[in-house]
Amino acid sequence: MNQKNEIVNKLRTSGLRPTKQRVLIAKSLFDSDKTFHFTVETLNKKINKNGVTKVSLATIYNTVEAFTSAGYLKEILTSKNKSYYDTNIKSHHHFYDEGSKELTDIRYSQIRLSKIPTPPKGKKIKNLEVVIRIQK
Amino acid sequence: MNQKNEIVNKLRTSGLRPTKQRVLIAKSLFDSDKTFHFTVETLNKKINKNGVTKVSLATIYNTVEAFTSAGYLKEILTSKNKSYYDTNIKSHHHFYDEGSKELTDIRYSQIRLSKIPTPPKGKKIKNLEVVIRIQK
DNA sequence: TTCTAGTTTATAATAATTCTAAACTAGAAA
DNA sequence: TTTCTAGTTTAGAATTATTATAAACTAGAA
Repeated sequence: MNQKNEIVNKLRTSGLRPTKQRVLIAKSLFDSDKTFHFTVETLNKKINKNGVTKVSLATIYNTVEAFTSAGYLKEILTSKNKSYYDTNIKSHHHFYDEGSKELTDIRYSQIRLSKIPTPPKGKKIKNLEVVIRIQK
Repeated sequence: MNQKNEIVNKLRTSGLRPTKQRVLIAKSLFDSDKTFHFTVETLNKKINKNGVTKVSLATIYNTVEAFTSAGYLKEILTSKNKSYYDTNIKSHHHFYDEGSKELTDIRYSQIRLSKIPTPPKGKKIKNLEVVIRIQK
């Protein structure tokens, strides 16, 4: 599948029609080899550069939310009152620097768990994340 | 040390004078055998029951913040835009139920890590938390 | 008991997010 | 190709959590 179709496909499977605005958002998120972390605020700055509004904030919120529930983005756990997202949806872990408040990826293979609890009755484990808080 | 002095001591070592309001907050937090999770909102409801205001919201925010930096409370990692705290400051982990959005403690001994990455240069590991997301 | 630095509080300000309703458009059907 | 409508976008208002402000109050040293 080419890049264009890939994006249209992600939108469709997230339950979204591929409009101009949504395609722009999807490109900003998925048109890169590297994965990255972002907030709605930083994504908005990236899309609506130099004071030129191409997509409204409301649409960015809605689209990010849809991609997240479809599993194309992962919400990151932090202790801040702002939502952080990761375009890397593979299982992996994070360093959280308490000084700079920055998140860094830790590859899955860098951490190994030798004992995991059984989940409460009727529940299944969806995902497991380790956050290592670091400081100077 | 008795309960009263314990509380005064926690306040003093958090850099706070033991005023009537702060002692009330500290009692709500530490006068129980069981540890628990809370938000400023739930703590406020617990303290200012039945529409009777005993302590202002601002003081609750300030005091919780001071206890947190002093290490008497731990901020919990979530994907929500609200601060969650834990009166259990011992190293432990959490189940996070994506359906009900509830957090449950996992005892430290229930999880064992057999491989941990080295932190970036000049940084030390302060704390390590595992969050296991569960769903139906 | 006095006095002042520290404290409390109601209220305003700010920040992130969600809601609303009117104008617009993708794309199925004619 | 054109028409039509359900879905979409948007600016701005509303809501929610948090932080700031500044005037009235008080713990506790002297």
